[in-house]
Amino acid sequence: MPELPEVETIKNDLNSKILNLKISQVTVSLPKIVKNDLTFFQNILNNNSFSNINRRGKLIICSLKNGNYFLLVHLKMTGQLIYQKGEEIIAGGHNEDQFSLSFPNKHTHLFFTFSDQSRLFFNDLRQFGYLTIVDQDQLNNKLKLYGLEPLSSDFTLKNFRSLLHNRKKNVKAFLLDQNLIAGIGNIYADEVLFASEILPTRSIDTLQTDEIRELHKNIKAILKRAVKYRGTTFNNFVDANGQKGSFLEKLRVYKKEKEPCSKCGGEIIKKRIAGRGTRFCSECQR
DNA sequence: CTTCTTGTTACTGA
DNA sequence: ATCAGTAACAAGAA
Repeated sequence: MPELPEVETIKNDLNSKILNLKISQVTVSLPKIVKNDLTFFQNILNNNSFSNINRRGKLIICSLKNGNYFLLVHLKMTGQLIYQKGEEIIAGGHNEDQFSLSFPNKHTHLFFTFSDQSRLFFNDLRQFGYLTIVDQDQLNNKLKLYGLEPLSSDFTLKNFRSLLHNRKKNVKAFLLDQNLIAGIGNIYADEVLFASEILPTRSIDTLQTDEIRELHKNIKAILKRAVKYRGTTFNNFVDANGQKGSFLEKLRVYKKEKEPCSKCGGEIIKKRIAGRGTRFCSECQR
């Protein structure tokens, strides 16, 4: 499940590898993942190149060099963007089970071929991800829907406090709401709440001043640390430098149900909260 | 066979 | 307006 740290890692890798490469071909084998008219999509991309790649929440935004257009890529739950140059594989997605060193494979729905013969593959087992080309206005409208960016300078304690003001939803649902705070998914929501010793069912309006401070601090710290470890979901993935995404080893509650809590030894509980499988320690989270 | 998995949107009803 | 709950999307694991 690519969340902010995983998408950030992919974005950084792609920025260092594919900028200004000329796109010589776009091969689409599953048209429904392209949310444009396919002819338009191909016409814009052919002979174009990516001038920059950015991220907002979990959305990847590729600026195109020719024409004022942007390629948006959302990986949803099982999407991957994998760049391959010769035998060298540079940027990956998650889910080792669909990961094979041979591309395209049965989950490859689209790929770009660049003029140096390197290729960028979009793979997606569940086919929920998408690619779409938008103009500046459409991009602006899309970006309006995203809330505070946790690793940006806007994510101050003051701004975080005003975001919480007059809200009543439970804190788990709050963390998952992309319109309020962008980029947190199920894994990091549970990890942040565990680190903050706050129960996921707590209503926002019951949070104490020190709990809000703790929440703010841990959102930043955990996401930052996960980016440093190249995310959680690349466990079998090895990049060009032989590095692994290894935040998986750092998880304290996600997928740890029935195991003892690493802080207090109590049992990690799993319950359905805000429509998601939610793990927490009923002893140290209050 | 059933149930669970999760990002996002859409929809219902309170 | 705000919030909770659920279905839908799809494929695979258990």
